[in-house]
Amino acid sequence: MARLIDIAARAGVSKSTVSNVIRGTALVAEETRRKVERAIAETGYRPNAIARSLQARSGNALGVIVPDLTNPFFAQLVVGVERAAATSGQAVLTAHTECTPAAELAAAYAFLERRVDAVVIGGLSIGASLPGLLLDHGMPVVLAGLGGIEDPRPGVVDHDTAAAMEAVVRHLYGLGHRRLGFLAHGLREIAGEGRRLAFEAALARRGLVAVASEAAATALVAHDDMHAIAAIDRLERAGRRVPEDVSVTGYDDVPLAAHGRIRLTTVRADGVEMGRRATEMAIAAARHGRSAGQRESAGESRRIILPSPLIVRASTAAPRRDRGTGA
Amino acid sequence: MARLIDIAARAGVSKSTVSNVIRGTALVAEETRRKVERAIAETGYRPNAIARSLQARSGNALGVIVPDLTNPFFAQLVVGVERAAATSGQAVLTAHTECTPAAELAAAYAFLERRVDAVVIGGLSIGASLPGLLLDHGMPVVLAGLGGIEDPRPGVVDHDTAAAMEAVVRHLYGLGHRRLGFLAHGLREIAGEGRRLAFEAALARRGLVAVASEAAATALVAHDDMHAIAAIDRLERAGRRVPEDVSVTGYDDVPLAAHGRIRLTTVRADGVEMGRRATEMAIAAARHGRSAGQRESAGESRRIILPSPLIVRASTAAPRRDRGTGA
DNA sequence: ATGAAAGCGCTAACAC
DNA sequence: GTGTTAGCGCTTTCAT
Repeated sequence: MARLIDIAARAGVSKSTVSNVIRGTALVAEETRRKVERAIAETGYRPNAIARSLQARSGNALGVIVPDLTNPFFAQLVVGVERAAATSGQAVLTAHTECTPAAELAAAYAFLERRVDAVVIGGLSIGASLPGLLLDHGMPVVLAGLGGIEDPRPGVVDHDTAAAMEAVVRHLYGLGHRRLGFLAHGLREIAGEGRRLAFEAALARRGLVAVASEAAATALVAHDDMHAIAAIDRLERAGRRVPEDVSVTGYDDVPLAAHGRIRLTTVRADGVEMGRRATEMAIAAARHGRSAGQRESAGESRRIILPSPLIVRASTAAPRRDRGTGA
Repeated sequence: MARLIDIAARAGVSKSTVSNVIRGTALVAEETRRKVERAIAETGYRPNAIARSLQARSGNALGVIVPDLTNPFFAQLVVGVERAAATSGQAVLTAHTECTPAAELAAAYAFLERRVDAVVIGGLSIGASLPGLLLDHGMPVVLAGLGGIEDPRPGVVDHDTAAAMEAVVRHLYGLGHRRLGFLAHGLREIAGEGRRLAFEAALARRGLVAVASEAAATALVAHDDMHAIAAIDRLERAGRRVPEDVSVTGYDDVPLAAHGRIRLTTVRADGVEMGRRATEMAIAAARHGRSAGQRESAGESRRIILPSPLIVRASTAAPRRDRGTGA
């Protein structure tokens, strides 16, 4: 592909002049500009963003880490990230890790090496060291929706998980459920752990403890909607009706949760919005990092808590009289 | 972040030597190597991929364009792309365009400027000029699952849409349906158009023509599963049962289609596999492009046709006797 | 086995 | 207004 210098030669001017017309930064004589623009049009020239990035010492890109793109919640998160990134001309590098530490590490190093300006993390394996690793390298990090990380440095966009789980448990308890279980999730994901803890705390406040066996529970609280929806299928194939025999709740309120054949009671989490806010925060941190010292900027700890209302639909109901009501 | 030259100074050697140990390319004395490795470990040095890319004249990345990440089929496609890309150390830049020409163009230019090695296109607006634009710049392009493009240059990974739609229509026709409609989709997407055409051709073979009004149809053939699933909801809210009153079919066989409460009759399309194959093809084309002339490589036209079996579930049934059976 | 120097395609000072 | 020059952080000959 043509280079800046080719355009310069073609238009009979210097590199700087071409650079000036491209970036519209300095005054260029009308005549000159036209010659340059013609040369650009004729060659289909496109500036080399890599060279620009090298000079600017910035990849002009954002990294985003999600456990599973296939989960609509994370897909929405990425959509939000992309929209916000597009607004500031940043590219988005996606990595989905399935919560495996190896994939997480690989993603972190790839992002570091490509000098992304910041990384948005949408999900992590339990006990992951990723944020620390990134932060230690001076990379701004924003955590989107994954709750309790001990490190105070990353930015955070999240819900009040405790309040959300309290609402879920209150709803179920009010319906008469006393045997509640948490739905184990395949990926050992940090957000799920946080929700489990919040769930157990809400139970404890009522003198209850989570039932371990799915079969014994009259209500199942899932880590997220996709697991809840899968659980409904599994339960019903095993002959237990939802909500007649078991109540099931989710978390995220993915579009499908509102489907007439699913009607899932869940906690609403606006993935697109979370992605957008997290990205704005990340970009701000990156910008700040460039003006101030890297380390300091990474330390700027901001937190945004988004609303997470309980949406009651038809996957929850009072337990059957012959079981479950007994404590 | 530390640079190569900092490591060199720290280890008391030259840049080349550091470069050699990092890439393991030349023989380095054990002693020297150890000093360098220590310096790298102490500083947490990570080579600057941007500088490398500039030198290599390759972004070492792939671009992927999808209309909607939120649609599980496209999410799976991207997962497939990422897996294959990770295998060869390529990063992936995602752009989701919602089939708007403006977003498509923006993505194309971003990819061009960032010098990605190739681009995988998973969906396009009807009549999009994108592949041509990219190809004309010498960029290898692979089309994944979007059927008929007139341009012979891009690589193609697709199904036999005609055969798939013929199977769908045969199934419905065999059940007794004579009034079949195609489900209009929001995004004016090229793959959807292809399917519509194939659907109409299959109808024509039976002397039938698509019914325009959703209300008049006894069977609705949707462009993809997500639209089919949404249609089931819409129909049932309007009081028409699926499949008792209307049959509905999808396309893609997203995981949800097999859910016990959905049980969608559909055409299977393995998104992950399509993404993987398309990416391998794209990487091969890029490699070839680097050794041979760009233009020529882009012209290497390969085609892979993946199987697309009809999966019959419970969203289709014979039409009710009081209507629909009449031609 | 190691080093010096040129150059990838751009931007940014600074001359003119 | 426009041109010259010196990097950005690497890799890559080519010497030594």
